Amino acid sequence: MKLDQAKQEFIQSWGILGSQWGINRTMAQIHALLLVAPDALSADDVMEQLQISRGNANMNIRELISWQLVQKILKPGERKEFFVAEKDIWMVAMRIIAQRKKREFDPLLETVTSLQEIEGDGKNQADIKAFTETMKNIERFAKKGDKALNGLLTANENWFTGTLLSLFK
Amino acid sequence: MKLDQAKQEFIQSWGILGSQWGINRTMAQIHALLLVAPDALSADDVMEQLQISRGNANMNIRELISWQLVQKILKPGERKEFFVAEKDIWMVAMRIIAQRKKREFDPLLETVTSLQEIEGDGKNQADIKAFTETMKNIERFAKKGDKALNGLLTANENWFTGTLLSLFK
DNA sequence: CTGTACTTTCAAAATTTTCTGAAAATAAAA
DNA sequence: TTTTATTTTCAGAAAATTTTGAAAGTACAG
Repeated sequence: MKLDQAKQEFIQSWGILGSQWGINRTMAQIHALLLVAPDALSADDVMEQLQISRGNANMNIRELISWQLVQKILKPGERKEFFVAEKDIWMVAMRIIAQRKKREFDPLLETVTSLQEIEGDGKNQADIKAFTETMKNIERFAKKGDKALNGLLTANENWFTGTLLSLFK
Repeated sequence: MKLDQAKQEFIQSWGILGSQWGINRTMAQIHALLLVAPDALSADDVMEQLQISRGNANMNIRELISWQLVQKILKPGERKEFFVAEKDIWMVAMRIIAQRKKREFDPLLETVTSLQEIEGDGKNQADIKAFTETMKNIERFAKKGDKALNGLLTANENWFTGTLLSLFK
């Protein structure tokens, strides 16, 4: 297989993977493109290589920056902005985990916690008990996951590879 | 807050969470509804409570069954089918992890492995090297993740709570 | 068999998400 | 300041996804 063909295939796969995980396909493709680009690319480069509009490119690049997966680079003498992706896959994974935890996991935890205060009217005590138990179980599980994720986020790859992974043999 | 109101809120939150993770909102809502239902529900119950069509209910219930998150129950004497959700949150999480790993993670691993065989034409050796390195890094990381997930999937909640979590203090 | 109760399918409709492109905004250069 | 290069915004268009509902399929009961 030729290099350009392989890059194309990688960009497509990464895009599909992203879209299955609730991430805009184009955003994932731009990320893939920058991951395999030898140098920083401009918005125009991205537009041309992925055949997308300026607005689309701009919006998704900025989203990638807010996820801390891409950085803006200013080249001396150039007016254009250039972009590079975080190339360390461990860092990429940790940034994604951190974002999703903050945006989705933490709010869920708040919700299930708050839903445990139910007014009882005497008649449906058993039902209330059952519902509250379910919420408590989700909360307990989520708190454990929270702890594990926080641990992972403050760990580094060596620790993951060595200490943690050895537990799974 | 009243019980029914709390259930509604939980169903909505679970639905939003699902949709952010690439799971059909209705599928997540049906799952939530069954999670907080005291007894097994029929397709008609689901249709009525979520105000959705028969086709939609049928399709999403069957998808939940294929994810092993919901089970079909046959009540003696009744012709209708009834459905119950797996209520153990640990099991729910493991089933989801197992499905997604199989459907998305494993294929990615295959792709990045296969993309490492690039025809070199002498001129772009450095570029090929860089691309192959990136694929190798993703592969290495994915293999470690694979191992960790397999470990988690064969573990049980106690082990997670005790042994693993203690590492994160 | 025939009728009845229910489940499944799928084409078309509705909805949601994403993308475009031109106009407005910004900022550096002249 | 004015011109020019570049980025940002956002309303409408396009595309993708989800939902509907009626018809077809299945299977049990009589």
